[in-house]
Amino acid sequence: MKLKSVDISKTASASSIVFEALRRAIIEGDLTEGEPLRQDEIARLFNTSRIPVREAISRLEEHGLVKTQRYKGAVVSGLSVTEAEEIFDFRALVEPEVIRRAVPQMSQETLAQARDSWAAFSEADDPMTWGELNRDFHSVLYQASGLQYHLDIIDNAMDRIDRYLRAQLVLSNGMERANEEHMGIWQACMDGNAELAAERTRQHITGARESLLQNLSNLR
Amino acid sequence: MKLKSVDISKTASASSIVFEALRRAIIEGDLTEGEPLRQDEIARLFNTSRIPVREAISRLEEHGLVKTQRYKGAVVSGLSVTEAEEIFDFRALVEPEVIRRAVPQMSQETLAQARDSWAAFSEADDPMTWGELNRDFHSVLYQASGLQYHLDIIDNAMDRIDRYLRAQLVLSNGMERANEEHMGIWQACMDGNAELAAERTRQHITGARESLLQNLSNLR
DNA sequence: ATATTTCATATTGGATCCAATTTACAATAT
DNA sequence: ATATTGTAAATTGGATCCAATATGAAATAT
Repeated sequence: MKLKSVDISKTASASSIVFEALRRAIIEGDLTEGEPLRQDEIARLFNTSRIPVREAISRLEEHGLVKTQRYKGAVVSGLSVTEAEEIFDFRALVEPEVIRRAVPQMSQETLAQARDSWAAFSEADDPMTWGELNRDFHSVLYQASGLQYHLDIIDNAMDRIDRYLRAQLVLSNGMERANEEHMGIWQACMDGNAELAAERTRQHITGARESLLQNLSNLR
Repeated sequence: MKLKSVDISKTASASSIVFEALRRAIIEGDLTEGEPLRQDEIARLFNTSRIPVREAISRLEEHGLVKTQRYKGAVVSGLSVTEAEEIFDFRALVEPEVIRRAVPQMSQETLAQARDSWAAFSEADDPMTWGELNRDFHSVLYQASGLQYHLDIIDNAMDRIDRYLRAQLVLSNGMERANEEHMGIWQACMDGNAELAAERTRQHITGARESLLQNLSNLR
């Protein structure tokens, strides 16, 4: 007898579903800085009890996406200018190294996938898919490195600044510049020039840093 | 009327207490790789119910210290050789940069504190306080940078390899070498030579990396 | 009017109970 | 003997209930 195997373990637990939903809502800006997360309300929204909600919230806290106070509950955490700067510095340190080590291992498929994300990105109009495709582009390239720990940590850093990045790239028309820079990075990868890809990635990040800080100081 | 203010919020929640206790137990090696964490058993140990235990476990999972499978429970996660290598690579990338930025901000007190940890370290005999003082030494120096995000991430990386580092530094008599290297790092900080401190930190880490990998391949 | 106190409500943290699933083992068949 | 099936115990995930604390508004005092 032969039967197609179906992965039944995909049926995620309630707490994971709530966790992912809240995570998305926060990084996409649907839940904004300071917004309180009422366990009861969220539980009702997901047709579940407060137990999985609390588990989700405690995991979000480990990710740095919410802050909780005993008996007071959780609020979506924001970023001070200093904290934002620091995360950009961190990315500017780690991501170039990751892509440097990824370049020698990039397959044709990796490069094709990245180009697809980049192409879709350059044509996207709304900031939401824009942000997603931007992340996809970099992520696909980084993944070739096989450095899972680094990838996880980069994801975490991105989770924290995603909102600000996107909001800010709508204001200043950084779309074109980001687009050009993506092309440059992709080309360097295509040429197998790891050092150049790293340097361009570094500039891509420090450029975004400066532009974000500019906007932040204008706003406040 | 004047009254001394006492911070009553320090009375931590049960889940935090369980989390910290389990975290310590794992990084200190009391709970070894693959060891299953039975919610009921842990709950009894801490005179509490399974709810806070589950919260603690889910937080530990975010930290990468345990792995859980639905309906099967959590086990202490180990490190493959590849993963250990990667974490050392990560540290060798991040920590030199942090100390480089910390040096210009180090106060007399910071340096004194670090020297105390180092002195105590060089005289410690049991591996447990050894590990703690080693971490203290580096941590005190890094903290002068004020880079909280970097510090948190370094802590997480240390949590994951702490066990292996310690176990391994008992075997090979790396104590003396670590001691010398600590002296070198401290001296560079004292001299305000940020680049040298960074370079010595990098060598300190890559040295530990090589020595650990040596031992791992000997063992298996 | 302002400040303080009281008290009801809302909210969180934790305990207990129930359902879903796994695991271990005995019973059965080949 | 080995493999398969059935079943009870163990274990986890989630729901409901209770206790501790915070919040906010009314009542009282200055």
